[in-house]
Amino acid sequence: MEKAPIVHRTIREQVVTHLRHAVLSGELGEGEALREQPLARQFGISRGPIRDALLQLTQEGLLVAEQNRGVRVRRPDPAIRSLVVGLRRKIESFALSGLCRHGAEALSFFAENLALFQAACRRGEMTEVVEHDMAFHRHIVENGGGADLVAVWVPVVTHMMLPYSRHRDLMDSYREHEAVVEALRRGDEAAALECLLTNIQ
Amino acid sequence: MEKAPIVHRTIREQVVTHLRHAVLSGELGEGEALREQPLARQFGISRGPIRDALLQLTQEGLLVAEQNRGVRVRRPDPAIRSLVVGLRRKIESFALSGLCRHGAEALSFFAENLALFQAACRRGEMTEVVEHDMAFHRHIVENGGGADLVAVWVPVVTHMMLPYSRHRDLMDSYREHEAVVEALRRGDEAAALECLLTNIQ
DNA sequence: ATACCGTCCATTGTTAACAATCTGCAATAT
DNA sequence: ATATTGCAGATTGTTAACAATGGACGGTAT
Repeated sequence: MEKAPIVHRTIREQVVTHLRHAVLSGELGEGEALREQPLARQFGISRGPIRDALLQLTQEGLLVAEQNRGVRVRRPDPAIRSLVVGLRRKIESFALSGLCRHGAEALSFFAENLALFQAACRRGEMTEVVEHDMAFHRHIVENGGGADLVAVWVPVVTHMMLPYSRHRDLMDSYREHEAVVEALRRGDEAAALECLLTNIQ
Repeated sequence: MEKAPIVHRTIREQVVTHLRHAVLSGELGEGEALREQPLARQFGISRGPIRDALLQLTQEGLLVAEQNRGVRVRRPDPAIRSLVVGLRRKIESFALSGLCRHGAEALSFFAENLALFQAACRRGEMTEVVEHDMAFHRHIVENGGGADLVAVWVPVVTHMMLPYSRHRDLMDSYREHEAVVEALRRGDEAAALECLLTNIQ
């Protein structure tokens, strides 16, 4: 009945998460080109799943594609940042309230996630930091709002996360997550919401 | 210098827009399955571009994919509708304000779009109605907010348009668009915004 | 020297064959 | 009768070859 912990079932998904973390962690800089054949060789697979992954990440807003010219890492438009922050706050606020109503069993996930997040921060592993940071928020949206809400949330959070590396101190973000979970444990929804909004800016 | 009027450069794009209009116009009902091989035969092409198109539409939130089971038309979650309406209003309000500041030459597009919209309404051609309705809003978002804003807007508007056919009277929507353009012609931004918000609900 | 034109090369777009996976049904054992 | 197991068909996932496109480079005419 429980959804299995098998994370990646297809090659495309593996490539997608690998590339997403590579971009968000800053390994690939803004405007950098991603070519299919080299990536295929690098992963030891054919161009098919690579194409699928690049198309998916393009739809997520992480990459931009030009006709017959390949894809590049998107350069986020600073002019819409404050609008996007507002959208993300609305979405995650809605989801958090839903989570409090019918998703109390999520606390065990958060406990494990926080531990992994903290460990990754300490080791300075940006790839993992990004992974656990996004997993935290994704869990709220998915369990509090459902699959449809995730679909509208993804491009929003992607746009915000693009310049992740120069956000601010990593430990700050960890402590903000911790405060959210702490408030949820007490059942204090209002406090949890406040802490979450502090984290989203 | 002007972007060419060649609308579809790749087969994938042609399939994407064809399927999108087919779904939004109600030709394909909620939950209906879309299989690759039959679609490929129907379009007279191979499965490759079909796969690409289905993946793209899945990322847009129009379809849902199950592992090795194909894709189906998404059944939108009514629980998040009011939230999504709010998000779309925020996005298009922002874009409309941007359009008023530096996109006054858009009026010629709107004039042609309104004419096509009205004609499609009169003929009752749902596919075209959907096409021109979306083109109207997309033009606002694209020219007022830019490509990055379009990326976050697409899943939002997709979620709202899914049950398009049972929205309301077609001519109502046309008249609301007309009122927006009328206000823009007068340079009355506040009135245009009010009319636009009336159209988004 | 400069503008134009054609060839070449790198890269993406498309195709068709092959492999892996899932569903439904029927045969079998308990 | 019911549960289980294995086969068959349908469907998606992956691969590799082929086609088409766009940009760079160099030659040629003015």
